[in-house]
Amino acid sequence: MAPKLDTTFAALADPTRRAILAMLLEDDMAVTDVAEPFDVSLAAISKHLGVLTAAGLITQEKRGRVKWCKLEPDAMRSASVWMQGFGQFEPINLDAFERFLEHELKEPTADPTT
Amino acid sequence: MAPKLDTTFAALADPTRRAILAMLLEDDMAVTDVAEPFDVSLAAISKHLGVLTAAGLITQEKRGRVKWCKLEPDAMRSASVWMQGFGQFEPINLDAFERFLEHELKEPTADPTT
DNA sequence: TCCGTATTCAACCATTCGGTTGACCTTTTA
DNA sequence: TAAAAGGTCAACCGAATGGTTGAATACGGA
Repeated sequence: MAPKLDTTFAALADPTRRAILAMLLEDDMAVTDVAEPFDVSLAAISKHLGVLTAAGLITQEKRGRVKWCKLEPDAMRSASVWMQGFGQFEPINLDAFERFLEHELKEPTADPTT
Repeated sequence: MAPKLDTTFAALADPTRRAILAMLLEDDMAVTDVAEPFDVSLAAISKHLGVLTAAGLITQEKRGRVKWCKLEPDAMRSASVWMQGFGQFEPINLDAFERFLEHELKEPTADPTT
């Protein structure tokens, strides 16, 4: 089922959930591992994952006692297409991203915490 | 000011507000005319327009006693870019895009472009 | 079998959200 | 100048949201 725009945008409106999606860009993760970097309870993260699942942005598969979370980027497609209708936003080569790159080149990341 | 992803996505999560944006794609409109096709009070629409303005998705200019609403599609750019990052995984850009995400994660409220 | 790990559930709480109504301000028009 | 039109404001309401805590469920391993 194609997720409704309502659900998709609402799911993406929360910074914690966007951060989770970004993490899942790296690799599939177990719920506990998803929760680790955040300063909220595991139950709270579990709820966020429920929202993301309801929006179709991730899927969860239980293997043993561990539930694995997998990114489903296709769920963003309809929302992305909707936005594209308001202007030609080139995928990567955009202002915001370019400004970031520029900014990053000027100030190379010397972040010991990474 | 560059709109926060939080605000942008939250603004887009409401069907009435998305419909308003779609209407404004045609032409600039007065508040009363924006409200006309909807089955809610004028005050409710006024609030929606406030949310859209706060998100930078529209601007409002008062001429005489009429307040004109104008679409500002550029406000969708950063959100669009963010989503596009999940859609196309070009190896060249992926690395930089992930740092972009990191950057947004670290400074959720701060505006680096200001 | 008993324990620990992984995760959700249930109840609760404060805040936000989308909506209403009625009063109010401003500008145009009769 | 009085009335009407265009919008916003303030107070209120019910539902949804994001968070908490503690109990409950489901496996895996010793």
